[in-house]
Amino acid sequence: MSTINDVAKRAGVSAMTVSRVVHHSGYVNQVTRERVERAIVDLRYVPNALARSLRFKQTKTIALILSDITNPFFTTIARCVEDTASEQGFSVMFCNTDESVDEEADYLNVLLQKQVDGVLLVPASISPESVNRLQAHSVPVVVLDRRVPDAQVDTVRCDSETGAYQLTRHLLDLGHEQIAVLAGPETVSTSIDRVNGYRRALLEAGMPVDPARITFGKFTQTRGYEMAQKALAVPSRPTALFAANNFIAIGAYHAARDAGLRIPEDISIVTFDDLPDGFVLDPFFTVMTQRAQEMGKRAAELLLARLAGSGPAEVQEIVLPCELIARKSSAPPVRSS
Amino acid sequence: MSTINDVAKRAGVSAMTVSRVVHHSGYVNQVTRERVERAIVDLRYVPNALARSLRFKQTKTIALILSDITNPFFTTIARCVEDTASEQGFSVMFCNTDESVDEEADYLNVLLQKQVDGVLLVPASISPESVNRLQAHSVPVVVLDRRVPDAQVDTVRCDSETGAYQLTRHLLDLGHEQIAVLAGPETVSTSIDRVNGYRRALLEAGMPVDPARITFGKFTQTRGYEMAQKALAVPSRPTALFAANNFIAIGAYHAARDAGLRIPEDISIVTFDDLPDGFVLDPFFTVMTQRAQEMGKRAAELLLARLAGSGPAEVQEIVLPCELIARKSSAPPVRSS
DNA sequence: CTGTTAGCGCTTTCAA
DNA sequence: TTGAAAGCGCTAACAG
Repeated sequence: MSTINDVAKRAGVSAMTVSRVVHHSGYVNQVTRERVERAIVDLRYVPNALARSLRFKQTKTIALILSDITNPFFTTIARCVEDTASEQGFSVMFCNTDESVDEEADYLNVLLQKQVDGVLLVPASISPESVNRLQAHSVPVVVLDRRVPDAQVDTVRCDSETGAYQLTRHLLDLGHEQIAVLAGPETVSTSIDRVNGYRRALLEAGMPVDPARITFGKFTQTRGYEMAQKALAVPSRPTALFAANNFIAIGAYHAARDAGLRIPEDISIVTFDDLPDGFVLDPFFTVMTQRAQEMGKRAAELLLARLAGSGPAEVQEIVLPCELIARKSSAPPVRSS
Repeated sequence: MSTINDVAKRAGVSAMTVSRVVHHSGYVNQVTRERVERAIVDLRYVPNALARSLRFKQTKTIALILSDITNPFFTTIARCVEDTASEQGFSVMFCNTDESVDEEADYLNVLLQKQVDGVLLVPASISPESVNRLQAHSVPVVVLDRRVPDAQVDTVRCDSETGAYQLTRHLLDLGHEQIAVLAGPETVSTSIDRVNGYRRALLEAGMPVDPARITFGKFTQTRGYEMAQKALAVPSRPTALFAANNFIAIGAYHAARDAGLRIPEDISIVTFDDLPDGFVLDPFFTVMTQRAQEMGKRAAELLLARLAGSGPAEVQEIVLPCELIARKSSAPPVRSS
């Protein structure tokens, strides 16, 4: 690994001159420049970005902290984030927290030490702790997908409350009266908002909200399976399940099937998050889709704008609409009367 | 952002003492230690990893270069890589090349400058250039998923040739005699190996290998669609399509459907890569699965072992077996006789 | 047009 | 048990 000094020595100039050649800055005599360039090639010189960053206090690196990159929703976001970042010369580190606040805190430590320029955060909880920590260290953050109500922070997310409201309305309109919700962790804003949207739809329709029909758990298949199993095991079985995300829905699907239920004849299932185009040959689930691509892109752009000092003056809260796609997993309930 | 010197000043000690406290190294008087610790907390001191790395020539960061993290096969790998790396205190940067050799080279430059400790590479081509470049700079590399025949480099991949052979055999055993292959880029070893496996199966069965039945393209849905369209448009239509990966298969599926063909009645489709468990409610494709998880884990472990200096002496080539899962997309051809 | 000095934040080495 | 000096690789600011 040759350094700028090695190059300087070989070219018979000072390190400063090499620096100028490398960065095309300031005046350098044509002949000198060529000598330096030859030395650079000869020595396979690659500038050390660490040294540069140490001076400039700029690493040209951002971090993306999310729960699980394996979830196609987050995969899509990650892809768009990386595209946007690399276009502007930034690298992206990614971290999977699995919704663990502790993991998140650990990652934050590492990232702070590594001096990342900014962070895109899908927070594991509504608590403002992580955001506060970053802000205390003057590291720009953009919160993605979720709300952190007690922090003044840029946020890019979809409108979960309204989405959930509409998804529930869809079921109500079909004639369902017994709808169970299978949500994610109670500490995550998307869970909360989706349950709230569900509540609002019921109340507005003048229907009772039965707390026993609401389950918080995790955004995973396994947990979705368990939650559905429980929800289906009650005396007056619900006629519809509202899954708070795609993984829960898949778990619920299998639970329903294993319980001998046909979908949608015996039970309807609706969910948030669609699978990317084409993954599924014959899309089945009625879903409330979120614009994952746009979220990733806009969040990254906002963060990069902040880093460039060109962002808007006020804290931004960008809330994108969701869209209902009715498919085969929902249908009117079969009246038992 | 307070520095070690700020802490030292506040605690009335030297920077060295602070360093010793932070890293629990060397002797520090209990009373002094406590004073320093208080100062650290008061100032919210976070050690600057850049400065440390500059001295140690170790960034505790690795890079994962792949074609497209959006492909579930690579998503799975990425997840396992990050898990393994973070367990050992390493961060992961990820880069999407979209199979572009130029993109790959650009990323390599950035990563070299950023002094990543090691690289996991899914190379965009069989050419040894990228590997050579990294090795010339003494950056350990592990090649993932693909071969780089002309380089001496650790590799973790699946046995594409044998997998393709078996997948083709599967079709031959069903009675197919007109099988078209839809492959990825001709510069990627997995494309080449899969076409070779196909060839071997045909030859071994004493069947002619018709070059017109072999198409190279890209590992994408769109391209899969186009390739299938062409393959189906010939006078003696094939009775089976062998897609070299999941995305191509999905494209091919739609092309076949759009051409009014039923699958598998009118045409069989088989492919490499399965979708992760549960993504698909009712798995349809006959696939040759690759152990993505194991690949990611083992590649990361191997790289980390190299970084720790504890790796095996020889260059490793780890080749994992593939597994055939016969499902609904393949069936015996309908004899037109 | 080119070079020198100093310092980014940290730690190794040696001395006290 | 603690500290001072020197240097990792780079560049801003100034001098020549």
